[in-house]
Amino acid sequence: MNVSIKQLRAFLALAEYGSFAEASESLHLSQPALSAAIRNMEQAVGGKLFNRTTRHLALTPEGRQFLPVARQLQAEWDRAFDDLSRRFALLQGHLRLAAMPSFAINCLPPLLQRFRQQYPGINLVIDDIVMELVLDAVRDGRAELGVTFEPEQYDGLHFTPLFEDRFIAIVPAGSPLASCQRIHWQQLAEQPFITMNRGSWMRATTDRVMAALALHPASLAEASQLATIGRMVASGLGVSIAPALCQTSMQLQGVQCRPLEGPVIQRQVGVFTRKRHPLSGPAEALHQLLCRHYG
Amino acid sequence: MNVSIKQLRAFLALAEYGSFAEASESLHLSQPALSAAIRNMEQAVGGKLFNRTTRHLALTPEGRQFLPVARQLQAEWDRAFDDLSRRFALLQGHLRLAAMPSFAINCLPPLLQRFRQQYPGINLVIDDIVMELVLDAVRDGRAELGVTFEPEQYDGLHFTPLFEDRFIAIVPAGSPLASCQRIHWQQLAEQPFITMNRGSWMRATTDRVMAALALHPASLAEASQLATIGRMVASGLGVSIAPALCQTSMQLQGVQCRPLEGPVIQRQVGVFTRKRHPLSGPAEALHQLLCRHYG
DNA sequence: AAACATTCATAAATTTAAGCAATGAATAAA
DNA sequence: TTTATTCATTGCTTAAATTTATGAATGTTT
Repeated sequence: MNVSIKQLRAFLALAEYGSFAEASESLHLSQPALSAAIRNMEQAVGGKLFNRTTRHLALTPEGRQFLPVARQLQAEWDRAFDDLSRRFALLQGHLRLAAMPSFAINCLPPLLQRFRQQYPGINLVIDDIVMELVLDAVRDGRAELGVTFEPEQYDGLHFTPLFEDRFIAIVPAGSPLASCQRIHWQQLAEQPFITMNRGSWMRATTDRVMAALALHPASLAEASQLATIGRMVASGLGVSIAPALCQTSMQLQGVQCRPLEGPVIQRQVGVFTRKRHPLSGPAEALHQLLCRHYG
Repeated sequence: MNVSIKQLRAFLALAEYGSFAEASESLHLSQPALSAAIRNMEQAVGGKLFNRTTRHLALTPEGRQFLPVARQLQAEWDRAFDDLSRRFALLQGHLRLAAMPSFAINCLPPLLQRFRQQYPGINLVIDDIVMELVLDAVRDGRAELGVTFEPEQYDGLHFTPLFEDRFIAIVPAGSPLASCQRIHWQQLAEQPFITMNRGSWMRATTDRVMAALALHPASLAEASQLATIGRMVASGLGVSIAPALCQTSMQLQGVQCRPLEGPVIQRQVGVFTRKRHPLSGPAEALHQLLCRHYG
């Protein structure tokens, strides 16, 4: 018979503890099982490894000489399989990512495609929720990563900037503003305006800028999703603003996008992680993918 | 579950042959058994090692990366246990033997030659030291076996008698005693006498016998080695006594040996081993060789 | 010395797993 | 489509590992 890894571990435990009882306990084995393991191992190698009476237990000269070799074997064995398991752990598992819808819609798909290619076994869950909820989700550990605008404050979170986003103006194709290369806030305020619902950071920002410029746009409608606002603008109801990263999806909806100036409002978009909570393998991988893509 | 050495071998065979059928044959296993082994190993490490359809079999990237590691593990494993088995097979290893010089010179050479023939790989170390040191060496474990006279006491040691030795008289060729068939202590004491140095067991015994017979030999010289005494006697300086087992080497030195009587002093010569310390393989072998040779 | 306590070995029974033969499912080639 | 090949699955058998209970040996204590 051949020696097994179990028997090697049995040998090492027995050599370490110097007692069948203690060693077997450390191996989560009964004492007779350890007895048998050692007996079989000795038979396999063709000689005694321990001198044992009921009162004394000691390595034989051969056993003593083999001990460091056995230690080495076990260490290398464990090392090798730990590495292998770790590698696989990176390739599977699951990953929760929270992102603001605009990013989820406009930026995530191609990134996730690349991620999938690299790590096909990972079960990805995307929460596309508003900025405030993104931060909550990361803070509570419901999501390992969160992508959104950089807020005024984010206690307990770590922020890695990805790129700078700025507001753009979105107007219907037939609007008089559609002929402008660039649009100013003042011009926007003269048109029927469609805003985000109260409570959102975009709404707060819009209100603040308008107030600073002493503008009072005729608020025509409110919506909570940019896609809805996009549809409204496309159908000629009014004008609005959106993050630049929505440009592509807005244009697909048939909306005209123009740079928005006077003032230019810009904001960092980045990844949030929880402080003092190291990322899982997959999360680490996606985090790196994000940073490299925009870095 | 943990990965076993069998599974590692299965992995290696499958990677080498690229076919379950061939690999399983090389492992003396049925194809389903190999299938199960690989399946279980993959489950244990947490991911696929082979991509397999019924038509194609190939290592996954992880499997490919693990392959050299696995080879290394197997090689070291086999190497370690081959070494251990070889040692037990008495093909290698080492053995320390302590013996009193008279025995080492006169009896050991032919025995060791036979031992060498049987176990050519064993590294033999012979300590030829005086009786007291022989016992110490065995007691301390510096030598596994010790051959010497049986002393009055030997705590902690086990004694196996080999043969009975007796003192003989050694006289120069030109001595008047050389014509005697047998020599008595009284006759010896009338000649210039060469003794062992004080502190040795032989000197103590000589003194004791002489005193008991009320003899007072003219002590001409002392020496600590029998070979030296032999040379002195051979050159005609005086007479002395020696253990019978030195007869051959004494005669080679040109000394006349005669039985020594009145009284005959005899003593067991035997092998000492440490109590409660079973012998290593080689030591056991030599011990048996000694017992059989003289038994 | 005798009784005791401790520790390893052994025995019998049980649970676990390893293994095989037969069969099924998938796929490239004819 | 058919066929041949190859790996996976199933059901069953056998071997191995493990456990509980018990026995034997040997220092220690009284």
